[in-house]
Amino acid sequence: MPAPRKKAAVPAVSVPPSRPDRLDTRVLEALVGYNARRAWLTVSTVFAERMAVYGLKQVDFSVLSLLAHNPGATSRQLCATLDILPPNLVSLISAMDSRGLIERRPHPYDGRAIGLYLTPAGESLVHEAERTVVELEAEASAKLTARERETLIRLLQKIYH
Amino acid sequence: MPAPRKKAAVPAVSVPPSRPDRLDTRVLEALVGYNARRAWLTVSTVFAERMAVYGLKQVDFSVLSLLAHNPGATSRQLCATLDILPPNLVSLISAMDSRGLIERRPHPYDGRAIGLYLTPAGESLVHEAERTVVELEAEASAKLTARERETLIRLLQKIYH
DNA sequence: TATTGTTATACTCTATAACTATA
DNA sequence: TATAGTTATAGAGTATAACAATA
Repeated sequence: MPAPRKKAAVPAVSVPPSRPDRLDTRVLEALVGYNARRAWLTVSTVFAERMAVYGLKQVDFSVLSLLAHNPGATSRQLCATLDILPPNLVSLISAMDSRGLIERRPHPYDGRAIGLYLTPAGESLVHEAERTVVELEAEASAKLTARERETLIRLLQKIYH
Repeated sequence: MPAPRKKAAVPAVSVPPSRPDRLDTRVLEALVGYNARRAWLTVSTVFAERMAVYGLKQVDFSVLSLLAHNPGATSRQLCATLDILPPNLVSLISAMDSRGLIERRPHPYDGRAIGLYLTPAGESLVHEAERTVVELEAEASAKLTARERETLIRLLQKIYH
């Protein structure tokens, strides 16, 4: 807390007379959900700008990065891991296939499944993209020390793990 | 970090043979953006369930809570504070007006602006909703100590402030 | 000329139902 | 019967352009 100002007996007065552009957000800012969303929004804005160069959206990057470290993963696995629904992954995968970033190979022993693999072009792109993401993350969390950043990530994971 | 396992020389082997439902997400989980989004998603799911009782979405709650502590705030101020675009607030405000939760009064000295105020019904609803949100937040962050929760919020704010 | 609130509209994201082919 | 991938489609969320009234 920046200054335990005794709650200032919240003025029963209306806002208009002074009308500062800053509203009292103390209640919302006491919520994990609100703060997590705002922080994500900030980071994701920078993310979107930097990734536009590669023609990648956030979910595209997630998929490519997962495939880089999990070659042969299936759509179903990607959906389960990233918490997205199968129908919404189809066009995404199909587009990256058309771009020559990934390729689909029939699964060795399950005729229904399709293994997804990065092409050399995909490998190369994801390698550059991952480097940019690391840079961008460092900028976005520039106000945090390395130790604070680790703590932040650890605590966030405690929420959703 | 749970165990600095020397990166295990990431198996160049494909996934299919074993095919565990858990993919290697270490790269993504090292990113603030990814973790903030996942954590928010978790909290917001619980939030949506609990707030459905009151017929409120997250943004509705934010607006009502802001009006509770900033009576007479204008649409423009709500938009600036919550980072939403004016056209997208219109139907939202209008719906809450129809529900009798808020009322619009002409601004005392700016004929363009409209001051927004909670009705008694709105006050009552937001009071109950805020109590439920506090409960829900406690549940969602049950794996954190009170001190960790404070730290988490403080660090998230450092990202977006 | 700039700002508040508004309409209309488009685009993206997310969700549901139903189909096919394999298991 | 259940699962992987797919199609079509609906709904929610977010974005831009343009306008009237007021400053």
